[in-house]
Formats: sequence, structure tokens, C-alpha cells
Amino acid sequence: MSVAARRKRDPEGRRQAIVVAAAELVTEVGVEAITHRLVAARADVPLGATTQYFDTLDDLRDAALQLLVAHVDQQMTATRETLAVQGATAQSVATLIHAALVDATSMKADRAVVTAAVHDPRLRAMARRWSGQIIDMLTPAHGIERATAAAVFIDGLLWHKQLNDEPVPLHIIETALAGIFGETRTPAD
Amino acid sequence: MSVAARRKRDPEGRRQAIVVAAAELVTEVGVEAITHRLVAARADVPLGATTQYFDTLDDLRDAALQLLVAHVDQQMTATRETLAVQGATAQSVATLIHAALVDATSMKADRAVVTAAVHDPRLRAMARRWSGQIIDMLTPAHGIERATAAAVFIDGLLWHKQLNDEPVPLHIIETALAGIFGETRTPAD
Amino acid sequence: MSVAARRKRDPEGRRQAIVVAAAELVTEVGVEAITHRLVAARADVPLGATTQYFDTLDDLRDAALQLLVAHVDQQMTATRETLAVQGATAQSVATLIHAALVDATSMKADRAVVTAAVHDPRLRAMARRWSGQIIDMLTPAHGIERATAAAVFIDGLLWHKQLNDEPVPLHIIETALAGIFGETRTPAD
Amino acid sequence: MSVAARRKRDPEGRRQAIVVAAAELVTEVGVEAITHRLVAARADVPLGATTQYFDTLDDLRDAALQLLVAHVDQQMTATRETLAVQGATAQSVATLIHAALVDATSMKADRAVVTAAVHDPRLRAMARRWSGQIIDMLTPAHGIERATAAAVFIDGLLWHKQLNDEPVPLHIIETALAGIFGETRTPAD
DNA sequence: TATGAATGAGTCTTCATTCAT
DNA sequence: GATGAATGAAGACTCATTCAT
Repeated sequence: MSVAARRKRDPEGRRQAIVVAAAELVTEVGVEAITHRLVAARADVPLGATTQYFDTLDDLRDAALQLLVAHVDQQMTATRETLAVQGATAQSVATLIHAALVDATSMKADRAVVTAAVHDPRLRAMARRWSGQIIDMLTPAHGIERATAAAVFIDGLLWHKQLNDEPVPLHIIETALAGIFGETRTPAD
Repeated sequence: MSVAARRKRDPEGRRQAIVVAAAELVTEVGVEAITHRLVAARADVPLGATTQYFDTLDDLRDAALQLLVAHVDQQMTATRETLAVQGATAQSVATLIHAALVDATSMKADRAVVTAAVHDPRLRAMARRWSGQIIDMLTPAHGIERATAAAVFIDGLLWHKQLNDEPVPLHIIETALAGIFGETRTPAD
Repeated sequence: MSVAARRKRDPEGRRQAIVVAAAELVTEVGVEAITHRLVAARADVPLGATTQYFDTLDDLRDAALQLLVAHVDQQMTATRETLAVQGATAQSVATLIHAALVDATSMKADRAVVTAAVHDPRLRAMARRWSGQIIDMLTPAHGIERATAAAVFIDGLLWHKQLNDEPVPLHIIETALAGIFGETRTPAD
Repeated sequence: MSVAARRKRDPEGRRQAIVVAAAELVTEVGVEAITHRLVAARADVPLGATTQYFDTLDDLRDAALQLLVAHVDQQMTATRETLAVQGATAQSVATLIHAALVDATSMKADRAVVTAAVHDPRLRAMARRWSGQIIDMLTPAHGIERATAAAVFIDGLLWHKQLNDEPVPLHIIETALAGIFGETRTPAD
């Protein structure tokens, strides 16, 4: 009798809800583990809705990853702007990164994509692009080699946060970046 | 009967073959993607053998991961011994890491476990233990903070290699580690 | 509102467009293969239109078959009239049939219904009716037995065309019909 | 509790049972209409069995059609041998065809394949091959043109039987074939 | 009335797991 | 003990049909 009442019509909202649910699940259980059922349950829509809006599960996965990518790209842009203003000193970079580490949502978005990239060649380019962007941001001030090293270190920080509850403390990040950048640190630092 | 000559009896050997095949597959396609059939084909054993030796697929997965863990542990021990002899200078650590990056097998074993750890809490402890061990090795010479930073950097190097074809060049590693360790580097370095 | 200019109101026209599209598809891909979506796409009408005009897909299928039936019935009437004028000689019948074989549209309509009749008892009566009509046309001139044989032969010709690219040559048809009718053929024929 | 007891092991028998069930269904409801479920029910095996023995439904369909093809080929061979002994006279051919029309199983096998050929190009060749074989059998005695006409007529007979309960009476077949062959029939016939 | 979004039933397919041989 | 057949529980996907707008 009481069949679940048909929901109000809202294509855009529903599509969005599905993608968001899928993106969340990607960060939580990984790309491999998402299923139509899982997404439908999380988005609280009937199973059929997930296939109505996305022709294949792969399409849905891609849309979810794209959402995460957009998130990270945005973050990246903000970072670039901040660095442009503050200068890419160990201190400013460390502060930015540390702030990013504390913002779980962004962090997870980023790592989810990079994790997925491990077994998906198409995403690999994306992961490398971000590394490249960080290097580009830091190269003017520090040269490409130190910039590369710093990017690797930053990547390590993100992974560390992904696998540990507590992020690396700010002052450790700062000191390490200063070392990588070759900054002469006065005791006052 | 005259059925295609049944393999020689060697339960331990067969079990081993299955685990090795499963471990290879974990590094190649990820934990999520392994199936009984895939492992059986790779190990060149009949399907039934995979369920004979392991009650569930999860058990088999665990055994495969354990094998990878053992591999990495062994690597870690070797590293510790080398460092004990050579001293944990930027140069010796850089050389060791760079060598490890070039050794695809070890690398993949390590990253496979860590990748799996992203979505498997039980493996997270393992991944952290390795970080901890590296920190422990470096702490006597550099203090826990610099050791922590170095461990993060090294982790970044491993991930970098996982997502890029070329490892980070040795001299960049060395310079960065020197900076992280706070070593005073002469221009001649 | 300014939604993409809604089509002009023309319910009958639209209904017709849908049925025609469905009939075309029946001849092309078979009754089993038609779907609302396929028909809507072919008729270039929105999906909803196909269900608005036909309560169920079966109703739509039936309407499509009916259209094909009407087509064939009309053809049959024309044939009857021609034969009434020309007389049902081997030559005139052969010429008519051969012309029909070359007219792909009519042919396909006919065979589509008969093919569908193989697995649909309701259509079987229709297919038999046509056979009966052909027999009726030929009986006055040739008796019911030769008329029956000729109808069978003609049916064979239609199927032959359905499964082969080239129709049976006119002179073979004519000779065969002459033989079936028991006409005395002079060598000059 | 009382879960359906697992059946005895008999791979060959089971595979056979599935193909036979599928072939039956093809003759009854058509190639398009068969589903795993339908076949499983008819063969009285669990759903999974149908996919265990055939990778895809298409494979199963093909196997079923192949079985029907084999049936018909066998029939064709028998016919060829009989004609070789008796000579391809109207009388002997008519008797053979009439007998075939009465044997429902063979008839259905034949028509099922030919019906399927209407919408499956791959089967078309098969259907044409049979026509060709009949023509080949009759050509030595009657020339290719009369043989072709006879083959068309015979095809018409088979379709007639498929759509009607009663076959065309023997004497009509015989008379028609005699006419097609151009045999001079004496009243004594 | 016209449209296309919403829903779920049903289809193919894969595969873990059980168990006869 | 070794093998692979047997079974059913999911999972992806399609689409008829309903119904809000």
C-alpha cells in the first residue's frame, strides 16, 4: 500500500545529490568500491535514479572524481593567489599547507583522486598536474630543484595526514621547508 | 585415473604459489580487484585450490598483504643495518632511498600496502609502523623533529615514484635531505 | 513559456508519426526489438508522446502492425483489380509478383507481418487471410488446387526476396507459374 | 531449511539439457525472446547454470541455433541420399517433402533458423545454403532454372506449414512439382 | 495536453562459496 | 586432498509505465 511517495521533481538537484554522494563515497571507500546501490542509498534516491542520470557506473565515477578535482583545483588557485601576495617563504607555505591539512574535506578530495590515480592511468595525469602546479608556484623563488623537493615533501605531508589522525605540527613543516629551500634561519624564527 | 597428471603433492608450495600470485596481483590491480579466478589463473592452479587453502577471499587477500608486508619489513631491516654502518647522513640516506626507488619490486610492494591502507584501517597501523621505524632510525642523528620531516619527505618520494615513471634525481634528494637535517653543506657538495 | 517552441498541436498527426515510425522499425528490427525510446527517437517526438497515445507498448506494436496490414491489404486489392482486367495468366501474375518483389517497401511490410505471425497467433489469421485471398483470385481461372500451389509458390518468392538480395528472375517465375497452372507453353514463350 | 538439494554432477548432460531447452524455446518463442531465466526454467536447472556453461546469452543462443542447424543438415543429407536412389522425380520429391512437413520437430527446427535469419545476417548465409543445396540436388535432373523454382516452392510449403495447422496435401504438391519440372503427366498418374 | 523525470521490475553477468566426485 | 561443477547473491543496466509539472 504505502509505496514510497514519488519525490518532487528536481533534475538538477537530484543529479547534484547523486554526484555529491558518489564523491563522498569515493573519499570514504575508494573508487573501486562504489556501486549504484551504495550511491543511491547515500543520496537517498531510488536505485533507478543513479542510472537515469549517468549512463554507466563509470560515467558516475568520472563525474564524482571530476567534482573532487574541481574542489582541489579551486584550492590550488586560492593557494597560488595567497603565495603571490605573501611570497613563497617557508613560513607562508607551511602555514598554508598546515591549514589545508586541517581542512579534512579538501584533504580527502585531494587524496581520493591521487589514490584512485594509482590504478587508473587517466587520473595519473591529473595527479601529476597538481604536483607540477606546486612546483611552478615555488620555482620562481627557489629554483626548480628545491621546488621539486618541496612539492615532494608537501605530497608526503598530505599522505601522512591521510594515514594518521594528527597532521605534522606546523613548526616541523616550517623548519623542513626552510631547510629544503635553503633559507638561512635565524634563531629568532 | 589417467586424468591430466595431477600436480605433485606439495601443499606448502602450492599455498605459497597462490599467495605469491595474489600478492603480485595486489600490486598490479589493487586489493579490490582480486578474485579467486584471477589468482588461480595467475598461479596456474585450479580454482578449487584457492578456496582449499584459504577459507575466504578475505583470508587470501590478507595473506597476500602479509607477504608484501614481510617483504617491506625485510627491506626496512636491511636499511637499518646499512644506516647503522654508514651513519644517517643525507648522502647515505639519499643513496639508499634512490636505490629503493629504482627497485620496482620493493617499491610496488611497499606502495601496494600503503595504498590499501588508505581504505583499510587494519593496514593503517602497518603503514604507520614503517614511518615510525624510519623516524626511529633517523632520530639519534637528527632529533625527532627533523627525523619526522625526513620520513615525510621519503614517503613523498615513494609516492612520487608510484605516480611518475622517473624517480626524483639523486642530487635533489640529497640536497633536500641535507636541508631537512640542517646539515651545513659546502658548495663543493 | 519560452521553452523550445512546442510543436504545433496536431494530435492525429503526431499519433500517425508515431505509428509510422513504429511500423518502420518493425520491418527493420522486428517486433520484439521495438521500445518506446526507439520509436520516440525515430518519430522525433518526446518519449512521453509514445505513452500518451498508446496505453501500453503492446498497443503501439499492434497499431504498427495494423498499419502494415493495411498497406498489404491495399496492395492486395490493387492486385486483384489488375488481375480482373488482365486475366490470371502465368504471365500477368508473374509480372505482378516480380514488380512487387522489386518494391522493397511493400515487400518488407508484408514479410514483417508474416514474420511476426510466426510467434504471434493473433497475426497468424492475418497471414492466412492473404494466402486465402490469393487463392481466391486464382481459383476461377485455375481451380483451387493449382491456385493453392501457386499461392504457396508466390509465398516462397516473397521469402526468397526477404533472405536474398536479388529476386528470382521474372522468366523463372513465369515458367514455374505456367507449369503450376498447367498451361501449355509453346517453345516460343 | 529445505534448500533445493544440489543436483548430481553431470557437466555434459547438463550442458546438453540447457542447449536442448534453449533450442526448443527458440522454435517456440523465437530467438529474440529467450532469456537465461526462461531457459533455466525449461531445462530445470538453476539460473546460474546457464551462465556457467555459456559465457554470454549470445553464446547460448548460438549453441541452440547450431543444434537446430545440425538437425536440419542431417535431414538434408538424408534427403539427398534418398533422392540419389529414387531419382528426383516430382513424385519422390513430393513424398519426401510431405513427410518432412508432417515431422513437426524437423520442420520447426528448420523454420526457426530461417525465421531467425530474417533479422540476423549471420544466419542468412545458413538459410541460403539450404536453398542452394536443394537447388543442387534438383539441378542434374531438371536444370538450374526449374530447380530454383522448385526450391522456392518447397520453401513456400515449409512456411505454409509453419503458419497453418494442416500441410498442403500431397497430391497438390506432386502436381505442382510436376508442372514446375515440366514433366509430362499421363492421366494414369 | 505535453513532457520528461521517477521508479522498480526484470535482464545479463560475475563470482564467492559450497560440495560432489 | 584435489578439482571443478553447482548455486545464489549481488551488481550493472534497460526500459515500461506512472505521474508531477
